[in-house]
Amino acid sequence: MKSDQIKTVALKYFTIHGYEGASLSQIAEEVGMKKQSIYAHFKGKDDLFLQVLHDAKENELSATRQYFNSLNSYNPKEDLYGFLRFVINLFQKSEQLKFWLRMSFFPPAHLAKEIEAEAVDIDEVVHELLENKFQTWLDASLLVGFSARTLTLAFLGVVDSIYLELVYGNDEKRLEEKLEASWKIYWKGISQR
Amino acid sequence: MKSDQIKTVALKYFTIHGYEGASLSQIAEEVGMKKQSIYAHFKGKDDLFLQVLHDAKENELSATRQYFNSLNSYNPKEDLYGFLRFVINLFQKSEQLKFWLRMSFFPPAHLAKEIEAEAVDIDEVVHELLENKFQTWLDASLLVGFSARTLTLAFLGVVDSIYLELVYGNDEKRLEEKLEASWKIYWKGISQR
DNA sequence: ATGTACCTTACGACCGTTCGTTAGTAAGGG
DNA sequence: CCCTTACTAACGAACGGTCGTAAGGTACAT
Repeated sequence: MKSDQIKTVALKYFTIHGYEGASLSQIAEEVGMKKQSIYAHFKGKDDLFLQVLHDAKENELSATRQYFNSLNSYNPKEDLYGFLRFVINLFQKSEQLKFWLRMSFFPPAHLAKEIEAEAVDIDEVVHELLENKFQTWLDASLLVGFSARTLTLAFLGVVDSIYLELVYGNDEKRLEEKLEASWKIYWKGISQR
Repeated sequence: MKSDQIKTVALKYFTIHGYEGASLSQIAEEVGMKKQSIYAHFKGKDDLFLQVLHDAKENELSATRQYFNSLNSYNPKEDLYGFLRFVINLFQKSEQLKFWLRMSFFPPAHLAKEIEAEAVDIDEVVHELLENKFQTWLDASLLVGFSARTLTLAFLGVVDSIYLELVYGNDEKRLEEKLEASWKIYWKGISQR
């Protein structure tokens, strides 16, 4: 499908150069067509962008849901650490997560409303999935001492720091070291009684 | 000074719209001049950008150094939490930190090298200031159980998560809640023996 | 005091280029 | 026959940047 090919290349350019810096002619050239031909597949730059955005969101959401479905529910240490590994893997496997992060943090002004709506949506889903997991662990007394909400928010903080390191992302060794440090102290903080 | 005024407005536009999305004519209009007049103060867009970048870096560096100089050295809990508060305050007081974060994570491609050099510089300074502090606390047995490096990296992770929340930044209440959760668990993790 | 030279700052006009977008048209498949 | 896809051609608008020029201030010699 040509339109998928266009979206793939567009994702790359939006990710590297941002919305304003990505030009249709460059995208078209990499696909192997003239920029006017893009208009046979999309209404315009905004339409292309929003479709790329929507796809990225859908993929991230379904991948996240899939990870949570694969958990055994009774090993918080393994499942939480696994989620961090899952995030890193997801980021490195496709450009969609990096695109997503760029656009949700620094959206093009005239599309900020639409982007924020999608961002809030995905945010709430992940938060809920995590908090429910924490609650089951609390109910089973596998964790104690903090509310499910506090555990979730702090864990999302660890995820955020991984995101930043990935986006910054030239130094694989640094990422590993930072992940291990954050995780070690987070786990010690929540596992001790 | 007119050139300072230009830099202030430019900082705002670079922060909101990115390098490519910020136009000299818009900046000039807000300053109250024509875009050609900007060339009486700067060699071009790149020059203006790099000067704004340099100023932002200098200010952030000196503010950070100032904070560390004000510490009493023997109250890790207060000093560390104070640093998180300091970061939040710094972010909200000026646009420079947000500008800095945007440009170090998503630099314009043709200036990536220069930006990265400055970013690495500031990064190393902050890291060193923090790790030295942790080492003095370890030497005084105010903390135990982790290396200064691990403590530093994990704490920088907490700072990162604050950065993200600030950049994302529409929800003050969420920021507070997340800060408290991350801090509570981080402190528990490093203070317990 | 006055004229002269120079520098800074600003502006109108305009450069070439690229932007996103539209119109018209031809080829090909169902 | 129509619908999709791709093309050439061209559009107005905006981009960053360069000209020449003019106003204002300062410095200095006359």
